[in-house]
This record gives sequence, C-alpha cells and structure tokens, in this order.
Amino acid sequence: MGVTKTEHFTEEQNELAILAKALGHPARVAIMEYLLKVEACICGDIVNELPLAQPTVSQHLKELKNAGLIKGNIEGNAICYCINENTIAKFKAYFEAISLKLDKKKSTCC
Amino acid sequence: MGVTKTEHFTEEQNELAILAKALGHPARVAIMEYLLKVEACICGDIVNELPLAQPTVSQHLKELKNAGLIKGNIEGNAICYCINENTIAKFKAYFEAISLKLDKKKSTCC
DNA sequence: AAACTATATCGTAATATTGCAATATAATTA
DNA sequence: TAATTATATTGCAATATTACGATATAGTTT
Repeated sequence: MGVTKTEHFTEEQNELAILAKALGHPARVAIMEYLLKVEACICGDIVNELPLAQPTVSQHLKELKNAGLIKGNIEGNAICYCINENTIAKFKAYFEAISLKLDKKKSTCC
Repeated sequence: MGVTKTEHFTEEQNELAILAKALGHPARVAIMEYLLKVEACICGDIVNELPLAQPTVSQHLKELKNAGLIKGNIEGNAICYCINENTIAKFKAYFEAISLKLDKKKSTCC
C-alpha cells in the first residue's frame, strides 16, 4: 500500500490534484510569490530568498516545473524561472466555477 | 530529515500550502466534486462513490476537514459533510489576485 | 437490551516527501 | 585552460502519506 490509486480517478481530478500538491508546500508557495513580486524573471537568487539549502530549492523548483506551475529558460550561465500564466488561469477558472455552483445551490444545511 | 520547515515561512504561505496540500490528492478532489454535485449535503454514501475502503475515505474526509475545506455536522446516526464556502472563496480570491498581478506585469521573458 | 448502521480510530506495511552534504554538469570569466 | 559561478543530481536519513483490516464508538431500530 501507500500508493495513490491514480487510475481510479478522472484525468481532470488527477490533474488538479497534481497542481494542488505542487502548491502544497510553503517553500513552493514562497517561490511562486517571489516570482510574482520580482519585476523581471529573476533567476537563481531564489536560493538567497529562501531559508533552504540550494539543492532543496532546486528540488522544489523541479516539482513546480513538473506540475506546470512555472517555466524555466536557460539563460547563459543561469536559469530564468517564471510563473506559467496558463496554469494560474486554470486554477482560477476551477475555483470560480465551484463558487458559481455553490452560489446557485444556496445550501441550507451545515 | 524530512520535516517541512514551517517556521521559516509566513502564516499566509503556510495556510495556503495547507489548503493546497489538502486538495493534492485525487480522492479528495473527487470528494469535493461529489459534495458539489449532490443536491443536499448527503452523508456517508461518499464511500460508495469512491474506489477506496471506508477507513481510507474517513481519513481523507478528516484531512479535508482539518484543512477547513469541508464542514461536518452530526445528523443522528450519520454525518453530514459539505463544502466550506469560505475556503473556496479564499482560494478563488488568491488566484484572482495572482492573475491580476500577472496581467499588470506583462512579462516578456519566458 | 440486542442487532444493526454509520463512521472513526488503531496498527501497520508500502511508498513518498523533505532536506542536505557531496558531487556533477555546464556556461563564463580570468 | 584553469578557476569561478550557477544549477542539477545523487545518496541517504528522517519523517509523512496512503491504504486497509480489525476494531471501537455511538446512534437507531427491532
């Protein structure tokens, strides 16, 4: 046991879960917020911003990239990471759709 | 090691990470979507909807509840779970804010 | 009260995640 | 080309997550 039973869920459910999971760590939230704050797509000074060692940050960046939350371009010596706007749009659309459905429901129970 | 260094991040970052982490499993996404689909806040037939054993579903429900994504009311014998609209609103607001900032930025790099 | 129903908790095995030191890779500068 | 700089990968220890059988708890019905 211990393995998520991915095959039993829909592709959409798995996709959202992967995105959410990627955001499910404060270091990765902090990376996203830093990328949003910085004017240009600043590269590896993310390491200096975070209270984690370089390999750890590199690992978190990899996970964000795998999930599609950020993009990374090699820029000479360094790498330029930035937010993938499409994925943010997906998230936004998902929660807006849920909100809409909840409004229509006007549940009276809990 | 293996422990998240929670204390080094802001409260907001940790809070969002907890919410996102709770959604970071397809079974929990499926539970949310089921609660949204069903008209009333139906109780424990969630187990019948999911391809997982009852204790596993109970555990996932607990995690969703701990994170604040759902609420549960005892209703006689059974329990009535339903979506916590406030938390969805938080998520929605967060991604709308990011989208807005991204639009203003109009980054030209990646 | 006894049987039944609905849900939670315990205990445990399998696997995944987190974090980092050490090291590798690859572009840049001296 | 040797040293430097920026980032990734490897390997590993500590911890967390996932899943479920067995069992507990608590309300309901007979």
